[in-house]
Amino acid sequence: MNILNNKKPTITDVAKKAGVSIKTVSRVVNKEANVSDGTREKVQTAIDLLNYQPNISARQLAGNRSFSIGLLYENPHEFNYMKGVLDGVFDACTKDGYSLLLRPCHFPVTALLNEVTQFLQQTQVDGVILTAPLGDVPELLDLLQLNNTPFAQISPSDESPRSTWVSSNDLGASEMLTDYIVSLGHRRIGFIKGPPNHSATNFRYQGYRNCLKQHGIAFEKTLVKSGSFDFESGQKAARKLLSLPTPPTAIIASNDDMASGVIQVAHELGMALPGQLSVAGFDDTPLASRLWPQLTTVKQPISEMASAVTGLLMNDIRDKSPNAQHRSFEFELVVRDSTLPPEAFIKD
Amino acid sequence: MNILNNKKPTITDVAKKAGVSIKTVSRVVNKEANVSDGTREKVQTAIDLLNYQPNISARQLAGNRSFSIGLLYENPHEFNYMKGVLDGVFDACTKDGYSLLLRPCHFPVTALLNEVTQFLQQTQVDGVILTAPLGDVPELLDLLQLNNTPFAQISPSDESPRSTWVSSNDLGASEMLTDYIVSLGHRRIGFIKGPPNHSATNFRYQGYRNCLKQHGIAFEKTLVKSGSFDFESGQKAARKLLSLPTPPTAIIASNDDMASGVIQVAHELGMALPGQLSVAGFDDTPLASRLWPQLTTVKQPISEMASAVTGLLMNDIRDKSPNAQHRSFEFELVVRDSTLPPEAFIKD
DNA sequence: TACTTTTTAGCAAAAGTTTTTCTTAGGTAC
DNA sequence: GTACCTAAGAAAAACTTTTGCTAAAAAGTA
Repeated sequence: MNILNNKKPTITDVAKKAGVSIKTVSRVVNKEANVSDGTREKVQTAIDLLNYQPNISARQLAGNRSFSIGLLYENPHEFNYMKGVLDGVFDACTKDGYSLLLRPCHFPVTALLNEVTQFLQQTQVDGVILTAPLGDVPELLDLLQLNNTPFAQISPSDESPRSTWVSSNDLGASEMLTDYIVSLGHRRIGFIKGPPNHSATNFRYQGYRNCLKQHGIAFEKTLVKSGSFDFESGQKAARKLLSLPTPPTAIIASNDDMASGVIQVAHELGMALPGQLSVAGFDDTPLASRLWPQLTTVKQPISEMASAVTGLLMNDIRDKSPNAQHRSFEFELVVRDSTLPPEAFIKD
Repeated sequence: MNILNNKKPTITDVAKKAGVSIKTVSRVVNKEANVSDGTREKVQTAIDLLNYQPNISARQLAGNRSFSIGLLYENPHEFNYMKGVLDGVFDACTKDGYSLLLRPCHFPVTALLNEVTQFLQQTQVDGVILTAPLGDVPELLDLLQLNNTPFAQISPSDESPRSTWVSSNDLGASEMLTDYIVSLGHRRIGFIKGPPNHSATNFRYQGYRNCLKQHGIAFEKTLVKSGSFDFESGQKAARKLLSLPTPPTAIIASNDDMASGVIQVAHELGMALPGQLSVAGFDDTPLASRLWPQLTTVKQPISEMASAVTGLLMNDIRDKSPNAQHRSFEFELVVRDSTLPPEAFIKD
């Protein structure tokens, strides 16, 4: 209950207790060099004894560091994704004694730039983490760079980004998923793309096309529809696909929410699932296992990625190293009940 | 791009520009009294001209305020609820120039207290917002009170809480929903309770019982099962309920996620929905409209509540007023496709 | 031993605001 | 004329830490 003392101990108190100068205490606290082991230990015990916690604002004022980082996100279609990100980022933050400031952002770009400018001025965070699709706004990156704010990105679409970043192998994941669908015997496979400003959109689409090519399946433009990562757009795309003269026997949606729209529409049309139509998604959100039938999808380790990128960002902050680091993560295929061989094959 | 100037303008610059003393600028910035309209305006234009932003850390250091508030939450079963909270809290924060710090918390209580203690020391937030079920941990409230940290609660189960709070009329909502189910003709209505440490649990259960009583329907203990607000517990409860000698014709789950578990199990058992079984939930999460059939549920204005409670908290911070304020919010019944009169009635 | 270098540690200033204490000038009320 | 209030300023202290400079102590070298 140290927190209850009328006066929080300051660096001066520690210095007095340890019988050294405050500069020396500062050196110990900041893990600087030029302190003998004996002195270091003496200071450390004084710190522990008094339960000394450096005053954040004083540190910030004097040292121009805030020991906090900002997490910038745009209103996400799928908030369970954000939960994963939050968990990971937060883990990494606490490990290093950083605080986490949240900042939801909003398009259009001009508004976004204002929001971020204000955020940076107000909070003076030591660095920021950008979640998709914010990493794809060059003006934002310009702003951060000119302002000398270190930043790191999760899944940017630009594969030679101007910062530290982590990514998941969306391309490979999509190839893997499509390959699985093909292996079930499907040849007419519908695909629902995501919105153009998301990095995942292109990779997932490319993976689909690559796979078709590998298997010598002719690509049909009519089997591809665009969506915006949400339920309604999934429904809309599904209605179009299923009213084709020769509808697909399987539909891959670029995320789970759109896939849930497909399933909803198929139910409405009275189709037997997965017998008459196989459906697959991306992300393995909680939604996937709540649908009927449960959704075959592909899972990325979001929390791990977020945790990793936060760690890398902190290195950047510490080292003031300008060389962008990178780590890539693999997906995992999660086969559930929404995918089966096409009906025609069953009847064989 | 003011942010790019080598030197940020300080209060001294503003004072010089406006031809007044820094004290007067301080008075204007902090909206204190004893400044004539003319002077106030003069200072304000100087501020705008220079795009002056008070240095947060200096303010914090000198004034012992941080202009940030903390949002404490426990790992939520339903993260879409948190999204609503976040949106609302954030809105209110920006409006008043506050920053938002996030802090996920973890049980057991001892760990939780440590986490919060550390959070308070490290961040020196001006106040915190507690989401359920954190408001129900008396030790936590003690800690905050002893530490003199203003706090406010969203939906505490204690109806005479020790702080400012907002609540939704869970009791009324539950009565309304149950009433609707009864009005469809159901008499054997199953109910799945939430976990005991959530305020909503009791209110929703009470509403169900009140309603049965009003309609003269005998209460049956076997028709009530306990869950923990998640999918799996909903499934488990549903399996028990549906294997009763005389199973219920409708099941009300205390939240949407458990309701989705019920629907999943009903599908597994090959039941026709909603013909053979009506299902209803609480919260109107995105999940509700993605299920098949789409879920009848009840919706609370989470964002509004969060926004309101944040505003009230800021008042408390400003006024240092110790008198707990309160606002209550109403639910709204959202009828979708998962509820119909019981089969027996249809056959009539 | 004498000189240089390295390591260890301290002093005092700086960071930008708020708070406090004193003052002054002008206005109003009685 | 006295008392009191309001608007505003000047100046300095306070908040706590970092940092540039400096000095003493220890270690290394010739």
